[in-house]
Amino acid sequence: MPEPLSPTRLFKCLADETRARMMLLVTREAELCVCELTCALGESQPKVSRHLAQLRSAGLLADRRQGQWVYYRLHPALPAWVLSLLHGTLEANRHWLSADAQRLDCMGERPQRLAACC
Amino acid sequence: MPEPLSPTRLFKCLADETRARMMLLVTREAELCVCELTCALGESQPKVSRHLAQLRSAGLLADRRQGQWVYYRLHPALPAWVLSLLHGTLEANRHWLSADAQRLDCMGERPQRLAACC
DNA sequence: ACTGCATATATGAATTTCCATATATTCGCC
DNA sequence: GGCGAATATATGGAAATTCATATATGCAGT
Repeated sequence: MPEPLSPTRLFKCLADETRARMMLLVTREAELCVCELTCALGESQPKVSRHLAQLRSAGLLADRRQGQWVYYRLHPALPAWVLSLLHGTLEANRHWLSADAQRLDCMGERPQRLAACC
Repeated sequence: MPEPLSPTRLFKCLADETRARMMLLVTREAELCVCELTCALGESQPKVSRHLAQLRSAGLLADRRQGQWVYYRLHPALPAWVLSLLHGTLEANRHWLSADAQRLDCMGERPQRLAACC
């Protein structure tokens, strides 16, 4: 995480639809692995991975490897105004995210709990 | 103003530094004319005008002509979550905006009150 | 005619995407 | 216990697309 997050830097991250959907999903779910995000978004794995790398290097997401899976969560050092912005945006746009959320909910258990994944 | 403002559409607007600074200034000041924004930002007039046109056509700003000046304000139909996002971002980033705000404050009266402008 | 503002065109830069491939971890098997 | 197959994730490089800027010009209102 570099210098304090400027508004422009944050908004640039959220200005891409793929990244915005991922950020709101992670805000909703607390923690998601790459294959869950890939499945929820219905996008290619390299595409998802690249955007996750961007969000991580901007300090918005933190990652954690567990076995063969890598989990992403909101970065614990995010300032309060960013958290509040994310939650506010999520609350007001649940319908916008509903297709993604539904695909995620239909996936079954998370890989950390049962072996079935993707 | 087209369809309801999607998160992506909003964030794309705010992802450019010039536009973000203008949006926060207007959020702070309620209403500003183009020449005030040009002066506050220290940017060229065509550049400011172009970005204002984008913000207007996205439904974020509304304009009003008075005499030779055109005033921009937050669009009255903005949803609550957008207003709250703007105010929250402004509050948490006053320092980021301080140079612009100071140039604006040093400009003297607004053109609607006195003739001196720019 | 002057001032404030908007727009067109051309151009360059940044972003996104895809394809292929590389790395990492687990699992089954002998 | 080492070996290859399978799964999960990351990345390099090129093509395609989007975006921002500068310069110049047009237009409305006084």
